[in-house]
Amino acid sequence: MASFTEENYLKVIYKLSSETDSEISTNAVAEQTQTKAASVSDMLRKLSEKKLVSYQKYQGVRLTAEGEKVALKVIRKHRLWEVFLVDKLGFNWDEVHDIAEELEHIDSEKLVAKLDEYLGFPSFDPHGDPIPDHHGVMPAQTYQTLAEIKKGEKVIMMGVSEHSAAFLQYLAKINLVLG
Amino acid sequence: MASFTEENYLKVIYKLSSETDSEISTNAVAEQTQTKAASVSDMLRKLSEKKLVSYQKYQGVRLTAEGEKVALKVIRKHRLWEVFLVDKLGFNWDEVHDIAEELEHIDSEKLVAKLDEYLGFPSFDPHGDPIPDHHGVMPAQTYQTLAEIKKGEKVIMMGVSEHSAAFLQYLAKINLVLG
DNA sequence: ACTAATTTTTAGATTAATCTAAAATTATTC
DNA sequence: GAATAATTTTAGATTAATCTAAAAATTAGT
Repeated sequence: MASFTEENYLKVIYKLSSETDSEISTNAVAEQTQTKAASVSDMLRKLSEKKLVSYQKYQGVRLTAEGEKVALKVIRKHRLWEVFLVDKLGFNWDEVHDIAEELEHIDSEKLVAKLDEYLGFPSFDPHGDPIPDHHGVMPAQTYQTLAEIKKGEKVIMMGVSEHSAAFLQYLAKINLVLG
Repeated sequence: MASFTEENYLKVIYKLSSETDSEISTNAVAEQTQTKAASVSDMLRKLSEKKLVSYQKYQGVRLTAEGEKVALKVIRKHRLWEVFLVDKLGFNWDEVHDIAEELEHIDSEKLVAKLDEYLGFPSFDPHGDPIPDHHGVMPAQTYQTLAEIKKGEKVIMMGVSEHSAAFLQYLAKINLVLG
């Protein structure tokens, strides 16, 4: 099993990979994990030995199929817990990220399955991000960015790509909400 | 803040203390935490430096007021999460302990408060154990043990002191349930 | 009240994750 | 296409939690 820390690295590599086609640099990972490049080098070697990433020294890193599977499980849990916190416990969407960062590492397949069912098998989290199903398949989403929308056009906001509490609070303040 | 591991030690010392008036021995803690006495000695010195326990070499250990506060918070979270798992997610009472062992370390005062409210401020967990309130006060409970009950007397089962999955499954099998 | 048995602590290693500083590699620029 | 800059890796330490083996302290048994 991947440790708490390994799961976080895999999650970060997944996230960075979704923004580009090429290998992810050590520095990019270091920035996201709030660690130093030296620590990242060590961890990449370790993840590579475990066959969770493919990694050649100085050449950046990619998730293997196995690594992506682990990352998607963590992301699924993170997003399901966020739905729980907002829909069931009444948290605001800008308060749930840090708590979900902890909850995402709870290790129980059965818990995830029951939570999913309890929440009504949601496809999107409170920020509009897609929730992978239990096979790791992401629901389809074909969004346009706000910059692509023509002036005067009416649209429905489906998600946000920036997740900082400050930004989310700003959106709430100007009455921009999902849906 | 106390680490995950420190919280577990405090919880174990609390539990052992509730069964006796005297100091808790290093060996007793080692047995409960599934570690060696040498590791416990180290940790007791550390917890003592943090003023979470009072500890004199070779003389056993006790929680300080501060240590008990931490222990009660962990126990409160453990038991609230057990209620959630059984009442909301539909787990059986013999399945929830290990998951709650992980959930109990999630660190968010607000989460605990909201969860408590969501569950209807329960006083007892699915095994009949009392849930401390947010000040750390345990609800009153004056149970008789089954051995004290006279033959033919009708009673209501309020709790169990043995929590192993096997024992709980046995009780379910012979139709003994709480209430 | 001694000696023997038990318990507990210390000493010294080990593992995971991190760091700083230095060395190695790759990329850039003139 | 060399020299410089930037990135990345290695080397060597550090911290938390654990272990085994040996030493020290306490408890128990005659």
